[in-house]
Amino acid sequence: MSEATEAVGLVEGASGQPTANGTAAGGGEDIEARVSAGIRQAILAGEYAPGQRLIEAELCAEFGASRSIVRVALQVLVSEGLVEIQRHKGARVRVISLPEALEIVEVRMMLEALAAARAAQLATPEDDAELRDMLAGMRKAVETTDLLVWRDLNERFHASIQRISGNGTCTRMLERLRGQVVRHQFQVSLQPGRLVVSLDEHEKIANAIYARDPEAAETAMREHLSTVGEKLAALRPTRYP
Amino acid sequence: MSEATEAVGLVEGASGQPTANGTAAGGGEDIEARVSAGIRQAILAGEYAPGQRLIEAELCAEFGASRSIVRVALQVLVSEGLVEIQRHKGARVRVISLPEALEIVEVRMMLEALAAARAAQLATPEDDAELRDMLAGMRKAVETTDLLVWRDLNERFHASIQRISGNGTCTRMLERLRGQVVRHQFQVSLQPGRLVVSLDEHEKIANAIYARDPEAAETAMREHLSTVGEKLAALRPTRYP
DNA sequence: GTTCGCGAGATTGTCAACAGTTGTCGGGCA
DNA sequence: TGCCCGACAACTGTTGACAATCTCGCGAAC
Repeated sequence: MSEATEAVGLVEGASGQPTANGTAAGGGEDIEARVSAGIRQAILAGEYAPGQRLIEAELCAEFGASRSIVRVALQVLVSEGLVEIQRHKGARVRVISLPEALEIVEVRMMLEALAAARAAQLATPEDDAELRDMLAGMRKAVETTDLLVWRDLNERFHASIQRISGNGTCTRMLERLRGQVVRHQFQVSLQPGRLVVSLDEHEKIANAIYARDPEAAETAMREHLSTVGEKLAALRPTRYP
Repeated sequence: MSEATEAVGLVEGASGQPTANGTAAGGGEDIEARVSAGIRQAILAGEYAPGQRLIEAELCAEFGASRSIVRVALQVLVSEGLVEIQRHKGARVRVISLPEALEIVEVRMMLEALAAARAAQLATPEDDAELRDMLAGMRKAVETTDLLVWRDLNERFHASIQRISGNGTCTRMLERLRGQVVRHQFQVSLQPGRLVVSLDEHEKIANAIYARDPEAAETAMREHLSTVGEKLAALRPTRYP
């Protein structure tokens, strides 16, 4: 499990562009990056609720930066789909409706399927081992019904596949999309019995990769996200407090 | 593959986000939008070559805006993947390498396949007519070897399918990706005999949509972009003057 | 001839202040 | 009471100035 964490960091394909989600980039150098990362994290953590207004002056105080900085940071988040800005009305945390979340899951389904197929072509024995470790952890998490650990491993499992796929463009787009639906998606894994089914689906994906069978990997991943979509669609629209 | 495609079928235009490429937004209101649209257009038109430095002061003079505006506009273009910024070193037009262009075509392949499948589920007779008109135009363009008309119709054909698909998220991502590879892709259609093959592929896609056959539409679209990718890979790396 | 140090100029990063727009609150009127 | 309207407050949009950093050419030392 421990090595797995390291691996995810090294994503670098043919892509000159830096990773979209600089969440981990807390370096004490670039103020703007620090601010945008901070706001992003707060949104993803639910600290700023969807629909909530993001007032520039408040963010300035919060992060100890000037308004120009905050302004650019907000623009970056707009491009990531986390924030929306209306002229003369300011910025708010973007509300992702259920139908829109379904759109996003559909897109993810295709991109993750691509990643899985490529991963099945390119995986090394070390990659196999990494996936195996994570699956072992996920199995344990299901047994103990530890949702937080499960969510973490789930994310890392998908991230590993994307890394193995070697397609940095695909990885970047998925990173961006993931940020928009974390909230909705967590609800799915709260449904009783969902974890066991999900674990099974993940194992199917991993087995296809071990077998270096791209088509099977693609199909398995598609089915996995397809069921996620179904479960999501079955949820009643939730209201945020 | 078939059930997977069906599952998430009922998605409709749920996207609150405006289109990413505000190219057409020449409204005399929002300065920042005007500037970013102008720079984007200049890049796409090849007026600013890949790798060229974009100096803020020059852009200010060019578009009659202040540096803050130009700065935000550049940030927007960074998020679209058209520009890259290095701290204290400024902005340059991003160079899309051939391997990266291949990555992008791969991603497009999956997303356009999704759009085609959904379009085959949702198309109306009016949509059919629209596609038929475009194909007629493309046929004529091939006969007269009019590359410019062909390129225009080709873009509109794909755009129509995306519109019909109703998945705004997918459409936005494709818009963004398209901007990054126009240059490379144009080279492909310059190859002798390519147009005839391409026309054939487009007709296959359209026929699957007329027949309301999502699987066939998806397959046809995948094959289409798959050959684009192959042709692209066969090109020798080009150097920009 | 080559390499290293070092200013001068160019360019970007950050900030505080000014201008413009939107929403709200309280008073006057039917 | 209910409605219109003007003034005020709260924000956002835009600008120009100042500080920090990089680049490039020049001269000196080896």
